[in-house]
Amino acid sequence: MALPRSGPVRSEHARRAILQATATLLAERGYDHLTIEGIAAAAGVGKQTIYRWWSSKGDIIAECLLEGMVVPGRGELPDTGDIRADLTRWLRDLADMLARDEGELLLRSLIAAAAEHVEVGRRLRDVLAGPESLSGRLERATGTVPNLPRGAPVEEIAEALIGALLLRALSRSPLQPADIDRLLRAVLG
Amino acid sequence: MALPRSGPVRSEHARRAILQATATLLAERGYDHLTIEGIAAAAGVGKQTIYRWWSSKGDIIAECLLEGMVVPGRGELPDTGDIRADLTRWLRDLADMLARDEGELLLRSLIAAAAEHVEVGRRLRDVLAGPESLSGRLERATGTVPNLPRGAPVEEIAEALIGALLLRALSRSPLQPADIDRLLRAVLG
Amino acid sequence: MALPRSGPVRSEHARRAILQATATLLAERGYDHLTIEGIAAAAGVGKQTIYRWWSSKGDIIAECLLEGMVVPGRGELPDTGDIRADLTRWLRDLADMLARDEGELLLRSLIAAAAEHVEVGRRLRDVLAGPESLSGRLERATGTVPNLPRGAPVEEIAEALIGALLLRALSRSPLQPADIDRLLRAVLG
Amino acid sequence: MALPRSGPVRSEHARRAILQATATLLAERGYDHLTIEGIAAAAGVGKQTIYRWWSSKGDIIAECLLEGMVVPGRGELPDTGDIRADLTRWLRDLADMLARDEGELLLRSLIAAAAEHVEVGRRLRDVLAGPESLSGRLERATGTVPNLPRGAPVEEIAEALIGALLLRALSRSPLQPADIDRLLRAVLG
DNA sequence: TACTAATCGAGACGGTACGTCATGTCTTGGA
DNA sequence: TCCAAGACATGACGTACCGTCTCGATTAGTA
Repeated sequence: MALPRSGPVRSEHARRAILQATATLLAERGYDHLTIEGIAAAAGVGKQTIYRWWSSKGDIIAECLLEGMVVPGRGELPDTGDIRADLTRWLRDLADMLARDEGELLLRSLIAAAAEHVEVGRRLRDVLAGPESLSGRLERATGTVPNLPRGAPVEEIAEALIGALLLRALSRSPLQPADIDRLLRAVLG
Repeated sequence: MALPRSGPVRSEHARRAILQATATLLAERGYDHLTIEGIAAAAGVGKQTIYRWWSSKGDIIAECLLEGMVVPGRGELPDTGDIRADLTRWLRDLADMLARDEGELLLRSLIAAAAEHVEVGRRLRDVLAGPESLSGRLERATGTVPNLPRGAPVEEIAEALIGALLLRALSRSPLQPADIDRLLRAVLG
Repeated sequence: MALPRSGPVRSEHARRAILQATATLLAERGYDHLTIEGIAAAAGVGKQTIYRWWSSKGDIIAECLLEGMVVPGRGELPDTGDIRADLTRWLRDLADMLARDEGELLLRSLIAAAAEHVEVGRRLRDVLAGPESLSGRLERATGTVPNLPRGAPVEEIAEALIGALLLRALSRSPLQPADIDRLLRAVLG
Repeated sequence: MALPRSGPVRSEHARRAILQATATLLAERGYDHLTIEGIAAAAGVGKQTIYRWWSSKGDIIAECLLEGMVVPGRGELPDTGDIRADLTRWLRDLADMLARDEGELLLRSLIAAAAEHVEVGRRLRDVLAGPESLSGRLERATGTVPNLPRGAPVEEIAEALIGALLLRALSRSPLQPADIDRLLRAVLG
């Protein structure tokens, strides 16, 4: 497998190396220690190659989010028909991930990036609470349980759940299983 | 018997100038453009005077939060007895504030600071959702409405509301009056 | 005429601007008021460009000496065949230069730099008393006058003359014409 | 032994501690690493006590020179009647001292101080080459040897000898015994 | 005897400069 | 035309000292 060096067309190899390095460094060092020079060095790439295609750190992170390179839990929301049980399991898995390794650091890094960069904010919301994820699952569940009738404000329910998660990450109070139960009681009655 | 402490004493004037400059610059320029040198210059103070008493930008911001110098909405949560009406009004006022001036920039700056600095995170949660603010108001309202019985998970309800607000700030989707109604329907039934 | 900007090779334009600024500031402000930041500002250059190529103020001054940018009297030692007359004229010119303008400040600055930096010390001695300057002229004169026979310790004679000059600069007692005559009598009999 | 603490009269204890600390630090760390704060700390003294009585580092060093606290060789110039032998021995002792320990660092520190501070310059010259030291000894020897007749320029001879010594210290070329012989040949014929 | 006034150790203050790190722009030479 | 490499001007970092300024304690001389 040849390693492409340069030429008149954009190097996909360089692009992926940059995104991969960004995702790795973001999880390992945190957003405030993430530097363009560090990304370039880790990716084995010249700085100019980064600036040619992206305009800022946030821009790269936004693309990482699009490619699903930073949030591992994407799309794993189960669908057994029992919406409360599914949400319980999903939130517990998320909480476990945050409690382990660099999970919380990564989430806080994404929040910091979102706070500075528009597109990261939008995509972070979409990935975590958007129609292809949480709010879509909720929409499909409307009408199956008393507390989630047709026409329920699924977008806001999703935002409330994810927002509570973020707030817990910011205040460094990990969600315990009992907290998750109470949280679901709060938004699903 | 008091032990005599020799040497000059800390300048309260310098301390307040630094906190004030930090609060002002944070709202005006945002967290990522907030620099220690900028604070020192705006406060008319030497850098060393800052480093002598605080260890980082986050440390100063945390003290600003303690002193109530950055969050304008503190304590204004009304209490008319009608919890839903009170929350509606309070959230509308907050949303108005965010929509105006540098409100959203300030909130995103606080989120960025919280993402990097432990103490900012804790205090931001306390100021916005804590027992002396939102969750306390909710606790007092338990039992007065069907959807908020005694023993309701008020902490989680508060976190869900505030979390949704933060997520909207991050995704730059200002809360409209209709959104607020739906959000309250989501958490209060 | 194009002004060279930057690139992957060292900028000769920046190098010369730095040396020139150093020589100028050294003569104008003195060694103790010479700062890297001042040099950078006067040369229109970033500090890092200085630190990339030199390790200290002394290092830059040593290079200035190599390029002949600080000691104006270099190589002007006359050679009429009459060594005593030549030395008298040369020393008088030097003394005049020191008495004028910033001459003495410059010499004291070079001494201060030499006292701290090895290479400046060596090069200062070479420029003032070395074989390509004073001691060389003396060597060529051996055998032409009774008091300077072949095998005379020309190196030490040169060092004694220049050393006396430095000591006078340090004690702020400018060499008068009569002093020069006595000094030459001391070392040439 | 009572340690005097404070009162309305100047503390001789503090004065001597400051001079001693200055002399010690000058020999140990060199002039450029000598700081007022370092002196105060080493002397166990407040900064203001230094600034109350001296105006600068050079001022303290000048007083150290007056008190004979830095130049150990003072007054040891022997007088056996044989001026050349006496000078040879004296210069060899000086050269030995410079070669040992921090001797050269101390001399270069004094030169650096002299280059910046008028009074240090004057006193350094007096201590090393002045009438109470070298030039006085030379004056008394006039008429005893053919090469040092009455009326010989003893001041200039002394300056030439000491100047050569300083220049060697600056160029880090220690005087060897053979160098000393040649130097004496240069100035005494 | 008490008071006054100068001095002491200590150290906070507004600053300047340090040497380092990262920014975003530019240029080189190779593919 | 793109790439890796890296020099450039800029600007912020956190540290070390500068010289000035209190602070409370100490103590010699005056009241």
